[in-house]
Amino acid sequence: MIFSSKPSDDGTIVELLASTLRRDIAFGTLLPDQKLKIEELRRRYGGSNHSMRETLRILSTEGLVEATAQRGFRVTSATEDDLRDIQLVRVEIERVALARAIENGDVAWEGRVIAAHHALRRAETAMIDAPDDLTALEWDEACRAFAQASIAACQSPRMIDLHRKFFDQSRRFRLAQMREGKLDWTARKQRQDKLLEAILAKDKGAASALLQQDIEAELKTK
Amino acid sequence: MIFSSKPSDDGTIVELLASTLRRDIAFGTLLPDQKLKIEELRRRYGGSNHSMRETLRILSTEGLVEATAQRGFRVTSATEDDLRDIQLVRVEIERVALARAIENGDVAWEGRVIAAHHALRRAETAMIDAPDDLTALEWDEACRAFAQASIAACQSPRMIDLHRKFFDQSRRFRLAQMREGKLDWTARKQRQDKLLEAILAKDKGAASALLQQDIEAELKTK
DNA sequence: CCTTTCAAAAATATCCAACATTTTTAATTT
DNA sequence: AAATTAAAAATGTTGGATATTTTTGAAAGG
Repeated sequence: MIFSSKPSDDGTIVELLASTLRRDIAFGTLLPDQKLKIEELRRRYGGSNHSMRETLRILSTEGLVEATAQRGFRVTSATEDDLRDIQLVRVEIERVALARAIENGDVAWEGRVIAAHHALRRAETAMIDAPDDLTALEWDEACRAFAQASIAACQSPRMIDLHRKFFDQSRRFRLAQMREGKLDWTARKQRQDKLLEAILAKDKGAASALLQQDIEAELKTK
Repeated sequence: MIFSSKPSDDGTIVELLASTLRRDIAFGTLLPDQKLKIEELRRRYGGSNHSMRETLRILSTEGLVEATAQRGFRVTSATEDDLRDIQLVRVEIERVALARAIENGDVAWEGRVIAAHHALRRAETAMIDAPDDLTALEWDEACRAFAQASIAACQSPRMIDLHRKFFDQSRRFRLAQMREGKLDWTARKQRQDKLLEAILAKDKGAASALLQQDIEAELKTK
């Protein structure tokens, strides 16, 4: 068949639970430092206690959840230091990956970047019109998709994987910013357009600088 | 008490199993692409099938094991592409982290780097004398400790964590190189000494270049 | 002899229930 | 009010059981 994603996607309950929990942590349904009792979660999200344990273990290696021996799990705290750290790592990873993608990317890749940019623009205008939760979810995903598309040609599966994991860690902060109305949509549009421009012009230096600006503005500390 | 590591270290069976499996994958006791049947592992390493599943799930998010839905687990394959990818990510992460460490590190940090370097030198001479498995284990760990010490002052817990994970992924390749007698111990000594020198001189450019050389020499493709 | 088909066997993913330990909570005593 | 102790809750682990899926291997057909 033509449309075949890799089989490890989410055929299993554990993968399903993991996605659900990732989303709920991102949205703040599960708050930072909140205790995650297996029984409670089990009743709320379904699955058995083993599936839930396995899920929490996965999320803990991803940095969304913290595991302490004999004391169970809790949502990773979200201090300013955490934010800065995530920001730092994201900037460094994406800079390297983007530079490599610009070097290696072909025309088809450029097409996918343009498409993702377009989708992101649509998602942002939708957010200005109706900033409800469902729209926010789609907007957030469009952000990820654009960033992912732009580095997709870096020819490093591990970098792409790292990007996904750290983007997941940054979701909470971005959504909080958005909810508090601290996002400047016009400035965002400008940055995104200029970034796309720099990528298509294969200007690694400019793209790198714009990327950093974008991440730091999106995850403002104050 | 004075000697208290963080509680999540290895109080639990799962953590213990995880370390054991990590080591056996690094040493090639468990070969690339080898099927990991829960029952078999359970008998070999102890623990219940649930603990073993949890362990394999953790290792799969760390990249040492691959999980495929409905088809179980297997040791991550170790192709040349994998090697190059791991090499690339390690170089980029350690470069950034080392540059930051040189900026932020104080005298106490310098002391720890010198100590780690000294321990590494001792471990390498021990390897030249008696390259048995136990010595190799300690040598490998001394390599990690030196790299870890040199970036420890980067003030980014996530970078340090990433370093550990990717070093774990590179272990198999380094140990294979060593076992095949492809390591040039005198060249290694020179590189390590010059790297230490550059770090203490706070010469970020030189340190970065030497670091890259070292990683690429250690994980030679051919 | 090779390929396909189909049933048996193995392996995986999940769940339920139980037990020993450890942590947390509450009550009691000093 | 602080410390001690007992009760309650939660965690980590294990065993066994079941549905589903994949793999295996043998029989049938070309």
